[in-house]
Amino acid sequence: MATATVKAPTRQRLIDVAVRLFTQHSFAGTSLQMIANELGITKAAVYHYFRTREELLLAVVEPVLDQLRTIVETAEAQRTRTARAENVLTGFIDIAVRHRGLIFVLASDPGVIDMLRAQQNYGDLINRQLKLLADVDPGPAGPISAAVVLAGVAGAVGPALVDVDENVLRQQLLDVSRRALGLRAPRRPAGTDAK
Amino acid sequence: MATATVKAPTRQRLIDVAVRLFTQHSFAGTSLQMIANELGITKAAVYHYFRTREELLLAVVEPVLDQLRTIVETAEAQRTRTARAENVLTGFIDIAVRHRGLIFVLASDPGVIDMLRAQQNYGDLINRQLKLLADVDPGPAGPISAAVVLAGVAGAVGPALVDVDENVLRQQLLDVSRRALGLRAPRRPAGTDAK
Amino acid sequence: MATATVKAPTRQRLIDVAVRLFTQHSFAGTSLQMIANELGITKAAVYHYFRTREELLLAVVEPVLDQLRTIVETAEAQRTRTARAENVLTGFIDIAVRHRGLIFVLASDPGVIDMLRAQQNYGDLINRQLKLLADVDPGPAGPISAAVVLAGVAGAVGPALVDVDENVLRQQLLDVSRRALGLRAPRRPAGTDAK
Amino acid sequence: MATATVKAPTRQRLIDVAVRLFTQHSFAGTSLQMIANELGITKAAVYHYFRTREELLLAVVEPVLDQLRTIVETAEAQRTRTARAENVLTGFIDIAVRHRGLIFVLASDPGVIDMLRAQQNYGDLINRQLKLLADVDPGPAGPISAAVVLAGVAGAVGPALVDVDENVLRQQLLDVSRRALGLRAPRRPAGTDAK
DNA sequence: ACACACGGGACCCCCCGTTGTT
DNA sequence: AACAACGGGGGGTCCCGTGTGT
Repeated sequence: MATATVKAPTRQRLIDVAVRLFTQHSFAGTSLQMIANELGITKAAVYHYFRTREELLLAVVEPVLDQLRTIVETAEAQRTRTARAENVLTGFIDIAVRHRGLIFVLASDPGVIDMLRAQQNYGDLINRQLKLLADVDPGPAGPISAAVVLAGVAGAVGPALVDVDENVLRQQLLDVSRRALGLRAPRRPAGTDAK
Repeated sequence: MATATVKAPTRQRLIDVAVRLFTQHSFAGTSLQMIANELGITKAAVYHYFRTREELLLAVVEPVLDQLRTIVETAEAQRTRTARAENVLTGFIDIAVRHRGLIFVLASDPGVIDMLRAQQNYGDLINRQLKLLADVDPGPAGPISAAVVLAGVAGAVGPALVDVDENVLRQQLLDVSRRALGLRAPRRPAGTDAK
Repeated sequence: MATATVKAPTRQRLIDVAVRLFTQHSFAGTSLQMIANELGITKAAVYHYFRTREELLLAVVEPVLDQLRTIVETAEAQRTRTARAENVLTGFIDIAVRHRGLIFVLASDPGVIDMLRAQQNYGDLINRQLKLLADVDPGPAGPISAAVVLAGVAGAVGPALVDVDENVLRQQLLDVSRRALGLRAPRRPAGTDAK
Repeated sequence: MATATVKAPTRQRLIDVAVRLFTQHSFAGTSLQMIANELGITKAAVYHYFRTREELLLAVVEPVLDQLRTIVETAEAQRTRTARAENVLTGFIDIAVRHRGLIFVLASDPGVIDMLRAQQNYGDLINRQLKLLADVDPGPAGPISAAVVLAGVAGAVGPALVDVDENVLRQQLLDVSRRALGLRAPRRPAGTDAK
């Protein structure tokens, strides 16, 4: 899947390298200079597109956050607890696999989380997501299992397993997560019967 | 319950606030000035105890890394795959619960990981730990489940669930992890014999 | 009553907002970006009219400086000392009242003064003006009274007294200045019977 | 009056050069680099004493503002209008003559005024001072004369008349100001021997 | 066992000015 | 007549580390 960096518009290229560098060095550890260097432009050119570091971060995370919001809302509309949990789980894993570095950063970088909590209703979104997963098991086990699954998925798509195939990863993440949450696999075998 | 900040030796207080600030702001986002301010001393005083920023980080992580190394070595000496996995799992969760903020940082902060990879054989240690967990399930599922469990535990002891009781947390983490890995609970109820 | 910003030519609107912003933030504290923003255009559009920041400043001050030069020259042609002083005084106050913000800047902003001294013979003009006023009282009192009057008038038309009517202001400034300089009011009541 | 820069503490030397440079280039036009260069130190050393530009500015103006406040309060306690006016006038002129550059900046630099209005009750102080002078002449003339006198004194102690002797300047400023305000010189020659 | 003073350097923001396009 | 894109550079802030003095 050659990411065709041939001639994407500069703004998008900025977002792409930003994600990569945030993943490699954390948000606080990534300077605009590093980002500019990666593209062979100057800091001033970056400033032309994003007037603050925060603005760049928001541009980076907004699309993914929007997808996540949609998933959570769709899931909340389901009728049974297990259906709701299945919905967020598959949706979240799908996003995580498609935006591997970004989800890792979103879930674990304190600098990012702080900034998002201030600007967006990020904390609220995460809590709703957690609740949907936690509800499959009432009692103390619920929230903890949910936290483990979310953090686990986010961590597993990080730099550690970069060379695992996307489809394999998606299927396996689904399996572990279901086991962890005590969810039975749905009747229709979901098709993606990876090897 | 602040662990007796009444009159601990300054060196230890430095390490403690360092962990807290690393958790809150990531390593790259925490300056020596912030640490010094938190204790009401000057930066120069910090330099009296640690000759460089890196040295402070090492002092912070070394005890935990030593414990982790011991656990991994003990586990590797076990005879069956499940015994080995059970061993690392219980040991790691115990450490994670007792050093909540620190494990979170150790597992997810790229700045910390980079520095440790350079100075210590950190990567090797993590890989051995992962392998012990991954071996319970041959095939592609093994490594992925192991990564999810480790990242999940590390994430769950982070800032999200600060107000969960330590013992409850430990037991629940064990349960989810076993389910995720497909480990049956051992005959002897494992008895939470934390020190 | 905003002087018909309805559809003045852009060039003039640029000059107007420039004066206002120079008054509010000083010359050094006013960027082309601020000026462009105020008009809802881009910086590049400003450069369409003025090739440099300095050129904009000159365009702003030139008309007023020309008027001032004319007044000084006219005054210098008068026969008596008091006539010369009366002439500059009324002329200067008239300009000051009609270009309130600008005179304030011209008289007190070091950045502006520096630039004008380099490009125009600004210092010379001011000195001639001062001399005409100073000559009414030989001895050390002359130059000092003249300086006080000029600075006083320039300061009084600044942001402090924005809401005073133009005609009242003109008349009162004339009165204080005459008292300060020890000038008797001329026989012909000068006409400007304010309000 | 050789200002004995031989070996004053760095902090005070910083304040002194700051005043001088603010006078020469306006506040917005003076960079910390310029200040540091003047003392042969680095910007970082300046930061050691003043963590923001604003902090430096406040340290510069605070002593003078305190003196001015004392004068205004003392004047307000007088019984007759003319006594009150005489009091502020002599007090203000004394401060102006002793801190020539600074008073010029305080009275005319918009950048400074903005910052002080935000942090201190600067506007209030100036208004009280103006009122004390304005009250000697009811009607529209009062406030305008007061504004002219204050701005005039502040402008006259600026860079224009640097080479006038301090005592001469003080006496002449008093004279012009009294004439401008219509104040008769007090019976006791006022003895300008301010400590 | 600390504080004071300072240097060197990096980072973010932002400014002035140029070029190319519409 | 106006904008989009960008370079070169400077300003303010702040960081890491050192030296010196108690």
